Amino acid sequence: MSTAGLARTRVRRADIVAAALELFADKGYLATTMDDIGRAVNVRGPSLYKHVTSKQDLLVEIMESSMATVLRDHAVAVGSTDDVADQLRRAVEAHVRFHARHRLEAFVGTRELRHLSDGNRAAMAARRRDYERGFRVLVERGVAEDRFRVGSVRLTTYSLLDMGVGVSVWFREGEEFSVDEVAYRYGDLAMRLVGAA
Amino acid sequence: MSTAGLARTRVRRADIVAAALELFADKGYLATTMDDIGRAVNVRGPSLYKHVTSKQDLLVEIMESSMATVLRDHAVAVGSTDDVADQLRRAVEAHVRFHARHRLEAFVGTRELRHLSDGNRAAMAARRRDYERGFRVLVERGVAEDRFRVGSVRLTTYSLLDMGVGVSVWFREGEEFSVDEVAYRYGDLAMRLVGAA
DNA sequence: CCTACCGATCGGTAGG
DNA sequence: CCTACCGATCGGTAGG
Repeated sequence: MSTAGLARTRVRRADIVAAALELFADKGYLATTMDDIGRAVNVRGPSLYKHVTSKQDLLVEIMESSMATVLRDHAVAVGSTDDVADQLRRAVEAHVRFHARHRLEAFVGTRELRHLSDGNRAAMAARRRDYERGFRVLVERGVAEDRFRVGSVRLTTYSLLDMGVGVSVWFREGEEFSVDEVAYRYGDLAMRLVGAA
Repeated sequence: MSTAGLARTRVRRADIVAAALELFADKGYLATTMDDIGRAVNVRGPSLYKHVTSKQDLLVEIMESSMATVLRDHAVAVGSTDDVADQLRRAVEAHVRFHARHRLEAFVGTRELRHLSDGNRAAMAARRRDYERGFRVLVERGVAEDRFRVGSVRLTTYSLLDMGVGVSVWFREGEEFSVDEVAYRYGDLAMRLVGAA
Protein backbone atom coordinates (compact mmCIF):
# COMPACT_ATOMS: atom_id res chain seq x y z
CA MET A 1 0.00 0.00 0.00
CA SER A 2 2.67 2.46 0.96
CA THR A 3 4.98 1.62 -1.95
CA ALA A 4 2.24 1.86 -4.55
CA GLY A 5 4.86 2.90 -7.10
CA LEU A 6 3.49 6.26 -8.15
CA ALA A 7 5.48 8.21 -10.71
CA ARG A 8 9.02 9.54 -10.39
CA THR A 9 10.58 9.03 -6.97
CA ARG A 10 13.95 10.46 -7.74
CA VAL A 11 13.98 14.24 -7.93
CA ARG A 12 16.79 15.85 -9.82
CA ARG A 13 17.80 19.44 -9.37
CA ALA A 14 17.20 20.08 -13.06
CA ASP A 15 13.57 19.01 -12.67
CA ILE A 16 13.12 21.45 -9.83
CA VAL A 17 14.58 24.31 -11.83
CA ALA A 18 12.39 23.43 -14.80
CA ALA A 19 9.28 23.34 -12.62
CA ALA A 20 10.22 26.64 -11.01
CA LEU A 21 10.73 28.21 -14.43
CA GLU A 22 7.27 27.25 -15.58
CA LEU A 23 5.64 28.43 -12.37
CA PHE A 24 7.57 31.69 -12.23
CA ALA A 25 6.57 32.39 -15.83
CA ASP A 26 2.95 31.50 -15.20
CA LYS A 27 2.20 32.95 -11.77
CA GLY A 28 5.18 35.14 -11.09
CA TYR A 29 8.00 34.68 -8.61
CA LEU A 30 6.27 36.07 -5.53
CA ALA A 31 3.04 34.21 -6.19
CA THR A 32 4.86 30.90 -6.57
CA THR A 33 5.36 28.98 -3.33
CA MET A 34 7.89 26.31 -2.53
CA ASP A 35 4.92 24.00 -2.09
CA ASP A 36 3.83 24.76 -5.66
CA ILE A 37 7.25 23.83 -6.95
CA GLY A 38 7.38 20.73 -4.78
CA ARG A 39 3.98 19.61 -6.02
CA ALA A 40 5.22 19.87 -9.61
CA VAL A 41 7.99 17.38 -8.88
CA ASN A 42 5.98 15.21 -6.48
CA VAL A 43 7.51 16.13 -3.15
CA ARG A 44 6.55 18.44 -0.29
CA GLY A 45 7.91 21.94 -0.25
CA PRO A 46 10.44 21.45 2.53
CA SER A 47 12.01 18.51 0.71
CA LEU A 48 13.26 20.88 -1.96
CA TYR A 49 15.81 22.26 0.47
CA LYS A 50 17.83 19.09 0.08
CA HIS A 51 18.57 20.22 -3.50
CA VAL A 52 18.27 23.96 -3.36
CA THR A 53 19.26 26.53 -0.77
CA SER A 54 16.43 28.98 -1.32
CA LYS A 55 13.69 30.11 -3.65
CA GLN A 56 15.87 33.06 -4.60
CA ASP A 57 18.53 30.61 -5.70
CA LEU A 58 16.17 29.10 -8.22
CA LEU A 59 15.50 32.49 -9.73
CA VAL A 60 19.20 33.29 -9.89
CA GLU A 61 20.01 30.00 -11.58
CA ILE A 62 17.30 30.53 -14.19
CA MET A 63 18.43 34.03 -14.97
CA GLU A 64 22.15 33.40 -15.03
CA SER A 65 22.04 30.36 -17.23
CA SER A 66 19.76 31.98 -19.78
CA MET A 67 21.83 35.16 -19.79
CA ALA A 68 24.91 33.06 -20.47
CA THR A 69 23.09 31.51 -23.42
CA VAL A 70 22.15 34.78 -25.13
CA LEU A 71 25.56 36.28 -24.63
CA ARG A 72 27.23 33.24 -26.18
CA ASP A 73 24.81 33.17 -29.13
CA HIS A 74 25.32 36.86 -29.70
CA ALA A 75 29.11 36.51 -29.75
CA VAL A 76 28.90 33.68 -32.25
CA ALA A 77 26.57 35.66 -34.51
CA VAL A 78 28.70 38.79 -34.52
CA GLY A 79 31.93 36.83 -34.90
CA SER A 80 30.71 34.95 -37.94
CA THR A 81 31.28 37.76 -40.45
CA ASP A 82 32.93 41.15 -40.94
CA ASP A 83 30.10 42.84 -42.78
CA VAL A 84 28.16 45.13 -40.41
CA ALA A 85 24.84 44.54 -42.08
CA ASP A 86 25.32 40.79 -41.88
CA GLN A 87 26.49 41.09 -38.31
CA LEU A 88 23.41 43.03 -37.30
CA ARG A 89 21.14 40.69 -39.21
CA ARG A 90 22.64 37.64 -37.53
CA ALA A 91 22.63 39.28 -34.12
CA VAL A 92 18.92 40.01 -34.52
CA GLU A 93 18.31 36.47 -35.71
CA ALA A 94 20.12 35.09 -32.67
CA HIS A 95 18.21 37.48 -30.43
CA VAL A 96 14.88 36.35 -31.85
CA ARG A 97 15.84 32.68 -31.86
CA PHE A 98 16.65 32.95 -28.19
CA HIS A 99 13.38 34.68 -27.35
CA ALA A 100 11.43 32.05 -29.28
CA ARG A 101 13.30 28.98 -28.04
CA HIS A 102 13.65 30.12 -24.47
CA ARG A 103 10.41 32.05 -24.14
CA LEU A 104 9.92 31.34 -20.48
CA GLU A 105 13.49 32.14 -19.47
CA ALA A 106 13.32 35.38 -21.41
CA PHE A 107 9.96 36.23 -19.93
CA VAL A 108 11.07 35.55 -16.36
CA GLY A 109 14.37 37.28 -17.04
CA THR A 110 12.78 40.63 -17.75
CA ARG A 111 9.72 40.28 -15.56
CA GLU A 112 11.36 39.17 -12.35
CA LEU A 113 14.53 41.22 -12.41
CA ARG A 114 13.26 43.30 -9.53
CA HIS A 115 12.87 40.28 -7.29
CA LEU A 116 16.51 39.39 -7.38
CA SER A 117 18.38 40.36 -4.24
CA ASP A 118 20.30 43.60 -4.56
CA GLY A 119 23.64 42.08 -5.42
CA ASN A 120 22.24 39.65 -7.91
CA ARG A 121 20.10 42.28 -9.54
CA ALA A 122 22.98 44.68 -10.02
CA ALA A 123 25.09 41.97 -11.62
CA MET A 124 22.32 40.86 -13.95
CA ALA A 125 21.41 44.41 -14.91
CA ALA A 126 25.02 45.05 -15.85
CA ARG A 127 25.12 42.01 -18.11
CA ARG A 128 21.89 43.08 -19.73
CA ARG A 129 23.31 46.50 -20.44
CA ASP A 130 26.38 44.88 -22.01
CA TYR A 131 24.14 42.86 -24.25
CA GLU A 132 22.22 45.94 -25.36
CA ARG A 133 25.44 47.83 -25.97
CA GLY A 134 26.44 45.13 -28.43
CA PHE A 135 23.52 46.08 -30.64
CA ARG A 136 24.02 49.80 -30.30
CA VAL A 137 27.64 49.42 -31.34
CA LEU A 138 26.62 47.55 -34.46
CA VAL A 139 24.08 50.19 -35.43
CA GLU A 140 26.67 52.91 -34.83
CA ARG A 141 29.24 51.18 -36.95
CA GLY A 142 26.76 50.61 -39.72
CA VAL A 143 25.99 54.33 -39.75
CA ALA A 144 29.68 55.26 -39.62
CA GLU A 145 30.42 52.95 -42.53
CA ASP A 146 27.51 54.49 -44.43
CA ARG A 147 25.67 51.23 -44.61
CA PHE A 148 22.75 52.26 -42.40
CA ARG A 149 20.64 55.41 -42.37
CA VAL A 150 18.86 55.98 -39.07
CA GLY A 151 17.09 58.88 -37.36
CA SER A 152 18.46 58.00 -33.96
CA VAL A 153 20.88 55.22 -33.09
CA ARG A 154 19.42 54.96 -29.64
CA LEU A 155 15.78 54.66 -30.67
CA THR A 156 16.58 52.29 -33.48
CA THR A 157 18.51 50.04 -31.14
CA TYR A 158 15.72 49.99 -28.59
CA SER A 159 13.28 49.12 -31.34
CA LEU A 160 15.36 46.20 -32.58
CA LEU A 161 15.71 44.83 -29.07
CA ASP A 162 12.09 45.33 -28.03
CA MET A 163 10.71 43.72 -31.18
CA GLY A 164 12.72 40.62 -30.42
CA VAL A 165 11.80 40.53 -26.76
CA GLY A 166 8.17 40.68 -27.81
CA VAL A 167 8.55 37.35 -29.55
CA SER A 168 8.81 35.65 -26.16
CA VAL A 169 5.29 36.80 -25.37
CA TRP A 170 3.40 35.38 -28.33
CA PHE A 171 5.60 32.69 -29.83
CA ARG A 172 4.42 29.07 -29.61
CA GLU A 173 6.28 26.13 -31.08
CA GLY A 174 4.36 24.33 -33.79
CA GLU A 175 2.07 27.17 -34.77
CA GLU A 176 2.18 29.44 -37.80
CA PHE A 177 5.94 30.01 -37.78
CA SER A 178 8.97 27.93 -36.93
CA VAL A 179 11.77 29.42 -34.88
CA ASP A 180 13.88 29.92 -37.98
CA GLU A 181 11.11 31.56 -39.95
CA VAL A 182 10.53 34.08 -37.22
CA ALA A 183 14.24 34.73 -36.94
CA TYR A 184 14.64 35.35 -40.68
CA ARG A 185 11.63 37.63 -40.87
CA TYR A 186 12.80 39.70 -37.96
CA GLY A 187 16.18 39.88 -39.60
CA ASP A 188 14.46 41.42 -42.62
CA LEU A 189 12.53 43.84 -40.43
CA ALA A 190 15.79 44.87 -38.77
CA MET A 191 17.33 45.68 -42.14
CA ARG A 192 14.35 47.86 -42.95
CA LEU A 193 14.61 49.67 -39.64
CA VAL A 194 18.24 50.61 -40.17
CA GLY A 195 17.56 51.61 -43.74
CA ALA A 196 19.78 48.90 -45.22
CA ALA A 197 17.11 46.97 -47.09
CA MET B 1 2.68 69.29 20.03
CA SER B 2 0.09 66.95 18.60
CA THR B 3 -1.11 69.35 15.93
CA ALA B 4 2.38 70.18 14.73
CA GLY B 5 0.90 70.81 11.29
CA LEU B 6 2.74 68.21 9.29
CA ALA B 7 1.89 68.00 5.61
CA ARG B 8 -1.41 67.05 4.00
CA THR B 9 -4.12 65.91 6.37
CA ARG B 10 -6.84 65.44 3.81
CA VAL B 11 -6.41 62.31 1.75
CA ARG B 12 -8.12 62.19 -1.57
CA ARG B 13 -8.86 59.04 -3.45
CA ALA B 14 -6.85 60.31 -6.41
CA ASP B 15 -3.77 60.63 -4.21
CA ILE B 16 -4.15 57.05 -3.11
CA VAL B 17 -4.44 55.81 -6.67
CA ALA B 18 -1.40 57.85 -7.70
CA ALA B 19 0.64 56.47 -4.81
CA ALA B 20 -0.47 52.93 -5.61
CA LEU B 21 0.51 53.41 -9.25
CA GLU B 22 4.01 54.43 -8.35
CA LEU B 23 4.46 51.61 -5.88
CA PHE B 24 2.98 48.98 -8.17
CA ALA B 25 5.32 50.12 -10.93
CA ASP B 26 8.33 50.16 -8.64
CA LYS B 27 7.90 47.09 -6.46
CA GLY B 28 5.13 45.20 -8.17
CA TYR B 29 1.56 44.62 -7.07
CA LEU B 30 2.16 41.65 -4.78
CA ALA B 31 5.17 43.22 -3.12
CA THR B 32 3.29 46.43 -2.37
CA THR B 33 1.40 46.45 0.92
CA MET B 34 -1.50 48.59 1.96
CA ASP B 35 0.82 50.02 4.61
CA ASP B 36 3.23 51.08 1.87
CA ILE B 37 0.46 52.91 0.07
CA GLY B 38 -0.79 54.43 3.30
CA ARG B 39 2.68 55.67 4.18
CA ALA B 40 2.89 57.42 0.82
CA VAL B 41 -0.20 59.46 1.63
CA ASN B 42 0.52 59.86 5.35
CA VAL B 43 -2.03 57.53 6.87
CA ARG B 44 -1.96 53.99 8.24
CA GLY B 45 -2.84 51.12 5.98
CA PRO B 46 -6.28 50.38 7.45
CA SER B 47 -7.35 53.99 6.96
CA LEU B 48 -7.25 53.49 3.23
CA TYR B 49 -10.34 51.34 3.43
CA LYS B 50 -12.41 54.45 4.01
CA HIS B 51 -11.65 55.42 0.40
CA VAL B 52 -11.01 52.13 -1.31
CA THR B 53 -12.62 48.72 -1.01
CA SER B 54 -9.54 46.62 -1.65
CA LYS B 55 -6.03 46.56 -3.01
CA GLN B 56 -7.35 44.78 -6.07
CA ASP B 57 -9.68 47.72 -6.65
CA LEU B 58 -6.72 50.05 -6.93
CA LEU B 59 -5.18 47.87 -9.60
CA VAL B 60 -8.44 47.68 -11.51
CA GLU B 61 -8.91 51.44 -11.43
CA ILE B 62 -5.39 52.05 -12.71
CA MET B 63 -5.75 49.59 -15.55
CA GLU B 64 -9.22 50.56 -16.63
CA SER B 65 -8.62 54.28 -16.73
CA SER B 66 -5.40 53.94 -18.68
CA MET B 67 -6.96 51.48 -21.10
CA ALA B 68 -9.76 53.96 -21.69
CA THR B 69 -7.16 56.59 -22.48
CA VAL B 70 -5.31 54.59 -25.14
CA LEU B 71 -8.47 53.43 -26.81
CA ARG B 72 -9.75 56.98 -27.05
CA ASP B 73 -6.43 58.31 -28.38
CA HIS B 74 -6.30 55.52 -30.92
CA ALA B 75 -9.80 56.25 -32.19
CA VAL B 76 -8.99 59.93 -32.59
CA ALA B 77 -5.79 59.15 -34.48
CA VAL B 78 -7.41 56.73 -36.90
CA GLY B 79 -10.45 58.94 -37.38
CA SER B 80 -8.39 61.98 -38.31
CA THR B 81 -7.67 60.96 -41.91
CA ASP B 82 -8.65 58.48 -44.62
CA ASP B 83 -5.17 57.70 -45.88
CA VAL B 84 -4.03 54.30 -44.50
CA ALA B 85 -0.41 55.32 -44.25
CA ASP B 86 -1.32 58.46 -42.34
CA GLN B 87 -3.71 56.50 -40.18
CA LEU B 88 -1.03 54.00 -39.25
CA ARG B 89 1.50 56.72 -38.67
CA ARG B 90 -0.82 58.61 -36.36
CA ALA B 91 -1.91 55.45 -34.58
CA VAL B 92 1.73 54.64 -33.88
CA GLU B 93 2.36 58.19 -32.74
CA ALA B 94 -0.60 57.99 -30.35
CA HIS B 95 0.60 54.60 -29.14
CA VAL B 96 4.06 55.94 -28.42
CA ARG B 97 2.79 59.15 -26.90
CA PHE B 98 0.70 57.11 -24.50
CA HIS B 99 3.59 54.87 -23.53
CA ALA B 100 5.82 57.88 -22.96
CA ARG B 101 3.30 60.05 -21.10
CA HIS B 102 1.78 57.28 -19.08
CA ARG B 103 4.84 55.12 -18.60
CA LEU B 104 3.84 53.78 -15.22
CA GLU B 105 0.28 52.97 -16.19
CA ALA B 106 1.51 51.20 -19.30
CA PHE B 107 4.14 49.35 -17.34
CA VAL B 108 1.72 48.20 -14.65
CA GLY B 109 -0.88 47.44 -17.30
CA THR B 110 1.22 44.79 -18.98
CA ARG B 111 3.17 43.62 -15.97
CA GLU B 112 0.34 43.10 -13.52
CA LEU B 113 -2.34 41.73 -15.82
CA ARG B 114 -2.00 38.34 -14.19
CA HIS B 115 -2.81 39.71 -10.76
CA LEU B 116 -6.22 40.91 -11.72
CA SER B 117 -9.01 38.66 -10.49
CA ASP B 118 -10.31 36.27 -13.14
CA GLY B 119 -13.25 38.38 -14.26
CA ASN B 120 -11.28 41.58 -14.40
CA ARG B 121 -8.42 39.94 -16.22
CA ALA B 122 -10.63 38.47 -18.90
CA ALA B 123 -12.27 41.82 -19.54
CA MET B 124 -8.96 43.67 -19.72
CA ALA B 125 -7.39 41.05 -21.95
CA ALA B 126 -10.29 41.38 -24.35
CA ARG B 127 -9.87 45.15 -24.57
CA ARG B 128 -6.16 44.73 -25.16
CA ARG B 129 -6.85 42.34 -28.01
CA ASP B 130 -9.27 44.85 -29.52
CA TYR B 131 -6.59 47.48 -29.38
CA GLU B 132 -4.07 45.23 -31.11
CA ARG B 133 -6.60 44.29 -33.75
CA GLY B 134 -6.90 47.96 -34.63
CA PHE B 135 -3.27 47.97 -35.72
CA ARG B 136 -3.47 44.69 -37.58
CA VAL B 137 -6.46 45.94 -39.54
CA LEU B 138 -4.56 49.04 -40.59
CA VAL B 139 -1.58 47.01 -41.76
CA GLU B 140 -3.88 44.66 -43.66
CA ARG B 141 -5.65 47.51 -45.38
CA GLY B 142 -2.37 49.15 -46.28
CA VAL B 143 -1.28 45.92 -47.93
CA ALA B 144 -4.62 45.47 -49.68
CA GLU B 145 -4.45 49.02 -51.03
CA ASP B 146 -0.91 48.36 -52.19
CA ARG B 147 0.52 51.03 -49.96
CA PHE B 148 2.48 48.70 -47.71
CA ARG B 149 4.75 45.78 -48.51
CA VAL B 150 5.24 43.41 -45.59
CA GLY B 151 6.54 39.88 -45.13
CA SER B 152 3.90 39.01 -42.55
CA VAL B 153 1.06 41.19 -41.36
CA ARG B 154 1.09 39.46 -38.01
CA LEU B 155 4.79 39.85 -37.29
CA THR B 156 4.84 43.41 -38.54
CA THR B 157 1.93 44.32 -36.30
CA TYR B 158 3.56 42.74 -33.26
CA SER B 159 6.74 44.64 -34.02
CA LEU B 160 4.97 47.98 -34.24
CA LEU B 161 3.19 47.38 -30.96
CA ASP B 162 6.19 46.03 -29.07
CA MET B 163 8.46 48.87 -30.15
CA GLY B 164 6.00 51.34 -28.72
CA VAL B 165 5.48 49.41 -25.50
CA GLY B 166 9.23 49.42 -25.04
CA VAL B 167 9.15 53.21 -24.81
CA SER B 168 7.47 52.92 -21.41
CA VAL B 169 10.55 51.15 -20.08
CA TRP B 170 13.24 53.67 -20.91
CA PHE B 171 11.47 56.99 -21.52
CA ARG B 172 12.08 59.81 -19.04
CA GLU B 173 10.60 63.26 -19.34
CA GLY B 174 13.19 65.98 -19.81
CA GLU B 175 15.97 63.81 -21.15
CA GLU B 176 17.23 63.46 -24.70
CA PHE B 177 13.83 63.39 -26.39
CA SER B 178 10.50 65.05 -25.79
CA VAL B 179 7.31 63.02 -26.01
CA ASP B 180 6.58 64.44 -29.46
CA GLU B 181 10.05 63.76 -30.79
CA VAL B 182 9.84 60.15 -29.77
CA ALA B 183 6.37 59.86 -31.27
CA TYR B 184 7.48 61.30 -34.61
CA ARG B 185 10.56 59.15 -34.82
CA TYR B 186 8.63 56.00 -34.08
CA GLY B 187 6.14 57.06 -36.71
CA ASP B 188 9.02 57.12 -39.19
CA LEU B 189 10.24 53.74 -38.03
CA ALA B 190 6.74 52.37 -38.49
CA MET B 191 6.65 53.58 -42.07
CA ARG B 192 9.93 51.82 -42.72
CA LEU B 193 8.67 48.61 -41.19
CA VAL B 194 5.62 48.47 -43.43
CA GLY B 195 7.69 49.38 -46.47
CA ALA B 196 5.92 52.70 -47.03
CA ALA B 197 8.91 54.97 -46.51
C1' DC C 1 -8.28 58.25 10.81
C1' DC C 2 -6.22 55.04 14.50
C1' DT C 3 -5.01 50.79 17.35
C1' DA C 4 -5.75 46.09 18.08
C1' DC C 5 -6.29 42.02 16.02
C1' DC C 6 -8.00 37.96 13.23
C1' DG C 7 -7.04 34.43 9.86
C1' DA C 8 -4.33 32.88 6.46
C1' DT C 9 -0.06 32.31 4.00
C1' DC C 10 4.68 31.35 3.43
C1' DG C 11 9.94 30.63 3.48
C1' DG C 12 12.76 28.07 5.88
C1' DT C 13 14.43 24.91 9.96
C1' DA C 14 14.30 20.96 13.27
C1' DG C 15 14.64 16.48 13.77
C1' DG C 16 13.90 12.59 12.40
C1' DC D 1 11.92 12.79 1.85
C1' DC D 2 8.28 13.90 5.58
C1' DT D 3 5.67 16.18 9.53
C1' DA D 4 5.58 19.71 12.78
C1' DC D 5 6.41 24.15 13.48
C1' DC D 6 8.60 28.86 14.05
C1' DG D 7 8.55 33.73 12.90
C1' DA D 8 7.15 37.07 10.07
C1' DT D 9 4.06 39.30 6.89
C1' DC D 10 -0.21 40.89 5.17
C1' DG D 11 -5.14 42.04 3.64
C1' DG D 12 -8.92 43.27 5.77
C1' DT D 13 -12.31 44.06 9.93
C1' DA D 14 -13.85 45.72 14.56
C1' DG D 15 -14.82 49.31 17.11
C1' DG D 16 -14.03 53.25 18.36
